[in-house]
Amino acid sequence: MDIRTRLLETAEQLFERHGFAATGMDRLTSAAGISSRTLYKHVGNKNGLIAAVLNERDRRFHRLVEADSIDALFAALETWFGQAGARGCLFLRAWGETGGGVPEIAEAMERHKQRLRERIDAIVLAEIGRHDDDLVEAIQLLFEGATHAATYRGEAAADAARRAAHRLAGLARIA
Amino acid sequence: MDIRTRLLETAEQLFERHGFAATGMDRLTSAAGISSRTLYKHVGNKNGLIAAVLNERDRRFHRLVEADSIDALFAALETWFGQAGARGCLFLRAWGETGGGVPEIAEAMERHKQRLRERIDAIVLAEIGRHDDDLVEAIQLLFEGATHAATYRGEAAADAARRAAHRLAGLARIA
DNA sequence: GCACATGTAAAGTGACCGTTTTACACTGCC
DNA sequence: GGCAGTGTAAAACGGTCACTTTACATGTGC
Repeated sequence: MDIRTRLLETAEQLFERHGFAATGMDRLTSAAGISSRTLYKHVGNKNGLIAAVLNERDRRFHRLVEADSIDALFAALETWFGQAGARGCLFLRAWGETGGGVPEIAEAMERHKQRLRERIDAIVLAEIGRHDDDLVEAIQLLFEGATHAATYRGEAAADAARRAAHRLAGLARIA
Repeated sequence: MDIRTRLLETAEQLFERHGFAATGMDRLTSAAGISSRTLYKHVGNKNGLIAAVLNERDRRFHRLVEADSIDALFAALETWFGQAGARGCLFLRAWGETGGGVPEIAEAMERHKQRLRERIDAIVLAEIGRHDDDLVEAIQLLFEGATHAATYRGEAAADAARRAAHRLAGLARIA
């Protein structure tokens, strides 16, 4: 496996499981089996590593969530929980741990949320045949809520969100 | 002001703004104007301090959210954003930063979420005249979603969640 | 055959971490 | 008068932090 890929995958797992600040660079290099010199050549510094991990995660997330229906969207979320665990949104966690003061991290989060919104917009168009900002926003809130509620309620949160989204889409359809 | 109160308020602000790991005990004692010896006599250690901050926040939160209607619930959330800022759920953030491995913190989070659910259950009973677990869960998801979406969408997230909750309650009323 | 890029191992940088210790001052109560 | 309780300031504890440096091993391309 490519060194950079191995580094980013290892880092993502450790960040996800233990948090960003609590994951030291030494633990990371020994877990990934690379030297610290190599790590710094690849990502510059710790914030660069965090941003790289987030951007890679964003790519993977949006490859999974290429859904074109509400059902598929929340099924993808449930799949995601199974693969990556349910410990809240890693973008929000990174933003929070760094106090929101690291531009590259803040930008990664904004981009991720914006892309999610666009995906949901496309789904709403497919489901009810027109744009509906209120419905898009509601579904994004349910998605966000499920992401976080899953930490204490388990994967079932995705299904509850799916059902609520369906009810709202039904209302929008006849409005 | 009472020393313990001053300590917890200062700690809550710093934790909220910079994260838990990034807030050192030295910065905390000097910000609160107390000695580190006094701090450790009061809360034992850093995890004890975090748990104390969370439990105090839970009390304050539930004093604010004594709403008995959907409107009042989300109005309270908007008030909360104005008072405490919108940086995501501090309970989830603490749980995530500590890897979920600190019992006193995990318990504080569970208790907080359970109490929120009970509050929403009472609101649903008042709004539609009977218990409805699906509606309770949906509203909690919207509440959770607004809490986190507010970090990148601003306080308006609370209003969007309020409107979606109303639509769902309307459906449940005629079902 | 030699420069060059890319990797390793390992020690070292100063700063900061959470926590404890030492020594001292002020209060209120029996 | 004396003692317990509660606070302070300041230094010290060993450990870990992010990051750099030094020295050396590769394979690849011209």
